[in-house]
Amino acid sequence: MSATPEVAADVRAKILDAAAEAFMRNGFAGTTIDDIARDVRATKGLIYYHFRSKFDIFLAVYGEGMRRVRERVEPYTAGPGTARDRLVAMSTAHLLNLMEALAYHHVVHQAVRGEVSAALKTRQIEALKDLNRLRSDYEQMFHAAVVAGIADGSLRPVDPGLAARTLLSNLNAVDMWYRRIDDQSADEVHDLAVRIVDLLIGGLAA
Amino acid sequence: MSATPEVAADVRAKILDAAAEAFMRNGFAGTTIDDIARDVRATKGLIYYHFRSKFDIFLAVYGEGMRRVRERVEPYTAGPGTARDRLVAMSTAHLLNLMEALAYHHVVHQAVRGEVSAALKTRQIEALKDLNRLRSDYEQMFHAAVVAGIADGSLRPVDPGLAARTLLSNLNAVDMWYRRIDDQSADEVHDLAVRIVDLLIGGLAA
DNA sequence: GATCAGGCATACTACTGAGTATTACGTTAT
DNA sequence: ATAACGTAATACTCAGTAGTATGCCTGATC
Repeated sequence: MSATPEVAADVRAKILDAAAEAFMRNGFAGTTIDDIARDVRATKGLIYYHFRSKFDIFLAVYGEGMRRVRERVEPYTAGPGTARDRLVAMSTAHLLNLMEALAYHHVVHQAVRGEVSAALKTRQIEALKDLNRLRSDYEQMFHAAVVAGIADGSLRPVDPGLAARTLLSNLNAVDMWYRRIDDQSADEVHDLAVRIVDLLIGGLAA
Repeated sequence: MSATPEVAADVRAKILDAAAEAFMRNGFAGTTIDDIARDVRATKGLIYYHFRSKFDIFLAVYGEGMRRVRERVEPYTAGPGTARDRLVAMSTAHLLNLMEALAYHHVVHQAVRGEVSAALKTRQIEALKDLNRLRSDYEQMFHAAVVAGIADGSLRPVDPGLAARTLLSNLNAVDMWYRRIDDQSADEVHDLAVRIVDLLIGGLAA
């Protein structure tokens, strides 16, 4: 066969997709390597050829999830309008990414919850720390936007730390109930995201 | 020893507490019976004397968690004032219960996520269904309050289904970052809950 | 057309952990 | 005393699973 690098990357991506789905459904401990292998219509041999361990797969999914959401949201951190406008745009982008890459989002969420209490090797601990730093930087973007919004008067003068944390965890909480519906158009998904963000930023009160 | 029923109930409660903590930290699949036994300074024998299986422990924790939050919130469903006032009181009570019974709340949350994909016996499936019905009824209380609030004009005219679901999952999302701090007084906890509810109901926008 | 290497499957090992069977201990009744 | 019972510890079984060792096939290269 002697596959080209593109083919190898494709196999890797397929494994990550299957792993993300499985981790979402059954959690890290509840997922077996054979589960993942079956989903890509292969066997353990394939998995261990491409990844050194189950946890390394988890790390790769986590990393890919962070990469995607960052890439999606970062452009809006320097957009036009008030800080509140930026925060709305960032939140909407975050939600759209959540809905489109639901499984990856779930895995990032699991990582944040620290649901992977295994015996880790030094190499893995370092990789996890790096990813958590990435995550922390990401949250910082929202924190900065909230601070700017309070400063420019477009947001209420609340505790910015509490507000940023609450906003982000509220956005993330959508993965608890949102499920992709096949006959749902991109516009409908976008509309849903906008309405959720409106509830979070605008509140429920009259 | 021949313990009195009270002592037996106490042992049961200790096991449930330890199980809730362990399930919170490591998830259902990531928790072993031996973990729970060690936490109550006993062995597997004690656990299997009081419970038939690991999943039955999970069900008992889930049930206890639902019982507590219901008991805490229900009084406010028929309180005075506008529907919005009632919703704020219910939400605050929900949060206070979350903070005080954090581990139980986490387990309820896991159950909602369906993180327990095991081979279940009929008896267990029925018990799980009953608890999920309880959960559904509970959510219905919030839905009804939102509908009433839109009707009496104390809430914005939004999609009540989306609003109720968003509100509840936002309240529940607090368990992602809230951690008990020992030198925190009851007043401080209450104040935090009030501020979070204010953010959710009142919104972030100026 | 023989050799070689990359890419994967198959067959194993070693271990963990849920559940069970048995034993031991303390308490109460006789 | 001792029998009978309730409560728990100890010592297993057995299924499942992460990880490894090895073998097989295919296409490229000479």
